[in-house]
Amino acid sequence: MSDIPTDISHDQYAVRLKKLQDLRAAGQDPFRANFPTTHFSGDAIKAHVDGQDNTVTVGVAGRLVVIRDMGKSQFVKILDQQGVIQLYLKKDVVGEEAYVAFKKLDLGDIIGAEGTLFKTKSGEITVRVDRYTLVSKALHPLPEKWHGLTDAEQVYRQRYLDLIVNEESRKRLLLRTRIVSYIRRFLEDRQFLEVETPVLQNVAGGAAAKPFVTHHNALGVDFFLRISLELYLKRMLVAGWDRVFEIGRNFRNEGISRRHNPEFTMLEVYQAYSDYRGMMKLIQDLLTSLCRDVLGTTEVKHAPTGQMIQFAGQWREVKYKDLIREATGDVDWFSRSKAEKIAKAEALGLQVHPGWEDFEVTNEIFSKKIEPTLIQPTFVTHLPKELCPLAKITPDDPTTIDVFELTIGGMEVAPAYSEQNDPFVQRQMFEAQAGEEKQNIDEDFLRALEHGMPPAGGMGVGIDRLAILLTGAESIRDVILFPQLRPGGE
RNA sequence: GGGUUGAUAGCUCAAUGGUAGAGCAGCGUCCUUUUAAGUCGUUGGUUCUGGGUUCGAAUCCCAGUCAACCCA
Repeated sequence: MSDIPTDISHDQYAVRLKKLQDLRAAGQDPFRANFPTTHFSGDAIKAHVDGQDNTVTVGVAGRLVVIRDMGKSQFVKILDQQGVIQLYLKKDVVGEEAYVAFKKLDLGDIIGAEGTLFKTKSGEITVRVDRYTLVSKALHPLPEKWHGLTDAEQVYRQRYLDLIVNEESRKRLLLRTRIVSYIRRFLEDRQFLEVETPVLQNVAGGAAAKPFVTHHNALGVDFFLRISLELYLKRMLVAGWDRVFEIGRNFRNEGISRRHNPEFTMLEVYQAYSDYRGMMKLIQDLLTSLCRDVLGTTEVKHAPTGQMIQFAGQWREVKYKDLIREATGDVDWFSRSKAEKIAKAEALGLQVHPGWEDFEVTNEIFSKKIEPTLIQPTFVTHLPKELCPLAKITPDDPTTIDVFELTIGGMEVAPAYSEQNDPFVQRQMFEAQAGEEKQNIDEDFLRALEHGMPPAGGMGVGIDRLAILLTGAESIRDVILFPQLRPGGE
């Protein structure tokens, strides 16, 4: 170290940079182009034959996350996609030169190794290394091994570090990937076709939300980022693709909270000749088998209350109006005047905005007083028609629509409709909702309906919320790899 | 948008208005089956930023940045 002009021993970046330069000076590439492997860590561990040490040869690669230097031998651990595997290096096996070079490696470096599998005294399957290679040098130190990375801001901004050092994050986000993967398989098995529809749209329809605006230079026009998938998937029903789905990103230019990220993932499913009741069966089958497949159980702990959510068995089904009557203790609630409803809502401790319509006052009671109490999977059916302009009117009650909202863990997880396919009714509903803002009506969609859309059941599933439920996460940020934060920070 | 809390070494955290410390990591030793390995020694600070109060500020006050939580 005498050739270093100043003491850099405290500066971990400088120490690592010096090692990197020394490697280059010695003609070695600290960032190799490839490394052939035979196994991931978990598969290698499974490949060991009990009682037959050093008979199976494996090539593994990963990031150094533990180094235990024993003098003339080293126990280290590397991390890959499947987890961690231990390597054991002996000076007299790898040779003097390679052993000395190994001692210069740092936590965080990515290495590849070849060797044979054996079981240590304490029973850990380990690779006895014959040869190893530094594959990629790491210039920054890893966060602390025991506590990991806990600073929420760094966890989100530098998710890659979180995923390296925090096993819980790794498991949780891997589970999300498995959830999405299972949903695809489930739907494809039932002949649903996955399609991709535009993110850039002239009219951002299918939901009530503020869109993001962007600009196309060559066309010289502004586009909206989609706020839902609905209207394009229904065009596909018109096209004759009878079962379609899309798992895609929606964008809503609204607040950020524990439950809301500006971009979030929705599954939307449409099945021609079905209706909202068909969707009930579909979602129940999907979620029950999803739990079995990715969790291995149909009982999931609801993190905020500690209750066990039961995904197996018949789910509760209850009408919206009955829930409201129960919560208000008023069987004649829906014939009360607006003033009476407001008085009652305020008596329940709710803040009511002066400009609200009747149904908005009622829905405030639903979302604040009822929804949070619906922990077990519950189909809330027959919502007031004002809440969604895209569903069929209930035949025996013109004030409600043939829909359900599936609520689990106090969160709306999946709304589903008997989809409106009457272009005249659809236009009326759009116009009633748009009010003065007629330019927000998707005329192209209405024209598609005029060509004839088969009756259909349609459903949206909030993938992020589902992931929150199934992983026991506290925040949507914990199930999104790179949640949106204000630019800046570090 | 409003309120509350927070930001100290690479990481995790201490420090009553009076010399900024510890563990891990790093650096230098010892150690050929370790499990947060152990052992001896040791380096490392714009206390988020900018003002202010004070003999003296990580600590008190003001403004700002970012984050978390609650509310809208």
